[in-house]
Amino acid sequence: MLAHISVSAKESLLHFRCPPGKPEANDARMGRARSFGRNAEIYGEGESSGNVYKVLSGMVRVYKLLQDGHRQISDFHMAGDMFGFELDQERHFSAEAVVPTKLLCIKWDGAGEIRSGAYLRQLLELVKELRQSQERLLLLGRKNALERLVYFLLEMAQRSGNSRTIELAMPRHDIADYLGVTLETVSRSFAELKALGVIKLDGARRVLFDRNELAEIQ
Amino acid sequence: MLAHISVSAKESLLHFRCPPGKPEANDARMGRARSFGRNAEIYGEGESSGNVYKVLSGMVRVYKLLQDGHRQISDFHMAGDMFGFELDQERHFSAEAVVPTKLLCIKWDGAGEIRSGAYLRQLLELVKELRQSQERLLLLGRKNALERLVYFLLEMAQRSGNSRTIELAMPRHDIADYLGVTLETVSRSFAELKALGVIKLDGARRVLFDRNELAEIQ
DNA sequence: CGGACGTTTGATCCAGCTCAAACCCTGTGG
DNA sequence: CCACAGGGTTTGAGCTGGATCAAACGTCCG
Repeated sequence: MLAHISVSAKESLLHFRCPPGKPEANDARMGRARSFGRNAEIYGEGESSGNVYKVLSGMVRVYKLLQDGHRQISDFHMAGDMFGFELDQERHFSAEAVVPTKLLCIKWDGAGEIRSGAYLRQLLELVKELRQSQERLLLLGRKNALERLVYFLLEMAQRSGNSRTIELAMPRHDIADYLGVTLETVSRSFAELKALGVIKLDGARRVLFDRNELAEIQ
Repeated sequence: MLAHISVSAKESLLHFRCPPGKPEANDARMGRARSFGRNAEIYGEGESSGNVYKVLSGMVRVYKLLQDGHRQISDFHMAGDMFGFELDQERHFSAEAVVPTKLLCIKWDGAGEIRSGAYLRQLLELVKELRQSQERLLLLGRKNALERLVYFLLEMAQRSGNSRTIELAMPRHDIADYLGVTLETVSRSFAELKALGVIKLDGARRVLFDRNELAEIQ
C-alpha cells in the first residue's frame, strides 16, 4: 500500500472549511440549499453519488455500518465544511444530520471533473484530509478512553475556534461511535475529567475547560 | 473533515503494484537500484523527501513512532509496490527493510510534479490507497485479536496471490505493531487458529491454510 | 557449544464492555 | 400547574479479553 502521503498547509489552495458565518455571495450560484431535520438521512452507503455538500448550519455525521452491527463514525462536519466527495459513482459512507441542518447541494461528478484537471486543487485538499483521518485513526488505536475523549474535545475546540467552551451538538452515543468506545465509557470519562478538575459540565452538552490543562493529558 | 472519498478499481490507470518477478525493461531508466540490509533504515520521519521507491525484492515496513513509545506500522510493501510519496518536502513516516531488500530509487518532487498535471493518475491512485488504509483502520478498530490476525493473513494471502500458503517475512513483533496488539497476543492468536484447525504452522513463518475457512472467522 | 534473537506459554491484573437501574431534562396534554 | 412519557445521561456491579511481567523453549550462526 502507498497509504502515507502528506500535503503541507500551504497546499490548501481552496478553502473547503470556510469560517462559519454568513453564506458567501456566490453560494447561491453553486447549488441549491436544502434543510434536513434531526437524524434525517442525507445519503446512504451504496447509493449513487452525484453531488457534494457544504454545511451552512447544523452538523453532519458521516459513518459506516460494520458487519458486526457497530456504527463507526468517520467524521463530523460543521458550518463551512464540505463533504460527500467520491471519485466513483457510489457512496462509500452514509451521512445524517445530527441536528436540524441546512446544506448547500452542489452538483459534482467525481472522476469526470477531476480527470479534466480543473479539480486538481480539491484533489490535493482531499489527500490532506485523508491523511488527517489516517493520522487520527493511527493515534487513537493505542490510546485509552480518557485520552480519546481529550483528543475529541481538543479537536472540537480547535474546529469551533473557542478554547474555553464548546457546545456539543451530538449525543454521547455519537461521540462513542466516533472514538470507538461505548457510550457508558464516554460518560465515565467525562466524569473523570470533571473529577480531575480539567473540565466543567453545564448540562451534558456544554463543556467548559482550559485548553492547556486538557492538552497535558494529551 | 472530508476524509471519505473513493476511487473505483477501473480508475487505477497506473500500476503502482506490479506483479513481482523480473524488473521491467525501463526500470533502469527510472532510477538507480539500492540494497538495504535487514532492519536498515530507508528514511526517517522528519527527513526531507525527494524520491519515491519501488520494491524490487524483499519487504519494507512503513511506520510511525507515537509519543507513548508505541510503534504503529502503517503498511508493508512487497515486490512491485511503490511507496514514499509525499506531497510536501518532509517524510511523515519512517521506512525500514524487514529483510534484505532491493529498491529502485526514483527522483520525485511531490507538489511540483503533481501540480504540473502529469501525475494526476498517481494522485488518484494515492487517494485510492489512502481510502484503503482508512477502511482498514476503521474496520480493525472494533475487531478482537483473533479477527485482526485473520484479517492480516487474508490480506497477505491476497497480496501474495497464494490462497493456500504464505511466507511471513516479518517477525511477530511487526505483525503486532501493524494490528495494534502485543506480540504475545499475536502468538496466542496463531495458537488459537491452529487449535481451531483453520491454519497449520511450519515453523513460525510459514502458514498453511484454506482461504474460505479463514474467511469464516472474518 | 554458547549466545542472541525470536517465539511460545504461563500467571496475574485491570480497563472497558455488558447488563441493569436510576436519574434528568424537555415537551405535551390533562 | 402538575403528571408523565420518552429520550438522553449517569452510575453501579460483574465479567473478560488483552496487557504486562516472567520464564521456558527454538533456532540460527559464529
